[in-house]
Amino acid sequence: MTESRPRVTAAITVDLVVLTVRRDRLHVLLIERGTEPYAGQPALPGGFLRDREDLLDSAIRELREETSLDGRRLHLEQLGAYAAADRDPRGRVLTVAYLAIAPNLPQPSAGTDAAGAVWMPADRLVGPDPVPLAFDHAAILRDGIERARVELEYTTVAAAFCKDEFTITELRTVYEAVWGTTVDPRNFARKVLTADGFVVPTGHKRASEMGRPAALYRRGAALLLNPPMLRAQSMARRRPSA
Amino acid sequence: MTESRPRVTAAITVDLVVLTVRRDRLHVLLIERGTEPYAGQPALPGGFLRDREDLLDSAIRELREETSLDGRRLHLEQLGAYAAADRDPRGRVLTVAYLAIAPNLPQPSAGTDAAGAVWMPADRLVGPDPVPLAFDHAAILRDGIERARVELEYTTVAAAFCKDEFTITELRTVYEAVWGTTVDPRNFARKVLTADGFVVPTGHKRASEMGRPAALYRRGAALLLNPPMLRAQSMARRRPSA
DNA sequence: CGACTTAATGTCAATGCGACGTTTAGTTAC
DNA sequence: GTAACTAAACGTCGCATTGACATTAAGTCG
Repeated sequence: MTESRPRVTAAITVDLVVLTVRRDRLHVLLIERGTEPYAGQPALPGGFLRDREDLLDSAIRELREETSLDGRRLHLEQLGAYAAADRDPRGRVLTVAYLAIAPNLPQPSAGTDAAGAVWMPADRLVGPDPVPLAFDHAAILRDGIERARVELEYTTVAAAFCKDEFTITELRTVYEAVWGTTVDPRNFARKVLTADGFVVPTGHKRASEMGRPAALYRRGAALLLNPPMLRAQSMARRRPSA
Repeated sequence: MTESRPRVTAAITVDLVVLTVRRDRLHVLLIERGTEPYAGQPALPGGFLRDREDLLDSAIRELREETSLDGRRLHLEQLGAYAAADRDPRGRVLTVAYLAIAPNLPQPSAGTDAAGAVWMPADRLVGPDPVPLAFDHAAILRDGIERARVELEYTTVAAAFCKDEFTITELRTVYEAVWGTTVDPRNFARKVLTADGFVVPTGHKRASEMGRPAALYRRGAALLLNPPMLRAQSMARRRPSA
């Protein structure tokens, strides 16, 4: 750190990959850009870091400003930094991406400050013929979704997709939506209920429209799921050559 | 991203947590700072991002310049961004930390460009009465070591601590050094050898000074270890309240 | 050759998990 | 009211994996 070669100063932005499960499908929160570059195009919510602000505070503020979500009550973790020299036509902009996981909120996230915010099904962004996103947001989104998929295996974050009280079936549909697979209901319930501290029973029941009413649970104290819940051999990623 | 409020531009640095195992103990590569601030104090190797350089390229360059290690042959992954407003007395500096894992190299990493680079035992930095590091490097280092510990459970990176050819016992000492525990040699060998693509036998043997010669292996194509090798119930981290 | 050292292979019980069957507690149709 | 229907909850069985520990194999040294 001693050389006086051409150093770079960059503008810093914080961008958010906000995930939720709606109608049994994974959705991503997008905004429509109001200004150039990429005006009118969908993008991840985010914005410039303020004067004496730290990264996490900035993520929480952006979340409130652009989507009227309360980031202090959401699962929020840093995803990574993206700084390719040409990722923003305005000049050098480094962005720090955060992954947020939200329960399926009653508000369709419109009408408020978050005028342009919409929930987009994830498969319209990562599947074939995807909706193009501004900047390198498509790559950031892919990284965010992949992170969520992995964390469902090894941690208890799945509960962050649910409201305060939830049924085992609701928790299972989170796994199915994020992984894009089906999960056996009986084995899933056994795994979740015997895992220490994943969920705790509340004693309440939810009267459903049909069938036997389901018991309600709240999320437990455990952060890690040990042993993990592994996806059916996820095409175990391999190194390029070697 | 539309408001024209007080934006921040920051200098960008890339810092490296370089880990290796020497004499059965985890070590961290540190440099001695030559200039203010924190002149003379140990710090993580790193430096300012250059003009049109991307983050990973910068990490590889710093690694070569400050430690004469070839980052293209090392395991190198992004750890995270650190941007607390007061983390650098010179002003706003955002750093992107990288985790590098190196085999125990014959060169004691001195005499070359890397004059001031030394391998420091990790327990002198994270244990009681730790050697103080410049900036927030102590926190970054803790995050790096924790990341390495977790990745040993779920991935095959442990082999990145070893030279091209290695014995099962050498691989096991990596786990023991990084985790700070003992691992049963027989169960460990069974796990590693039956795991698909973790190690591949080379057919060679290493004549040791004493005892039966050990078979040599090269690292396999698998990146993930599935099912993972879990540490003995690692005090399963829990959430603050709830 | 026998003592010693480390590697490699083996045994066995307990646990976890995938695949699937059965019972329970509600609602709706007649 | 009762039968049909639906979804939740609980149970069974065999296999794979694991932890704990014993035994055999292949070298060196005295």
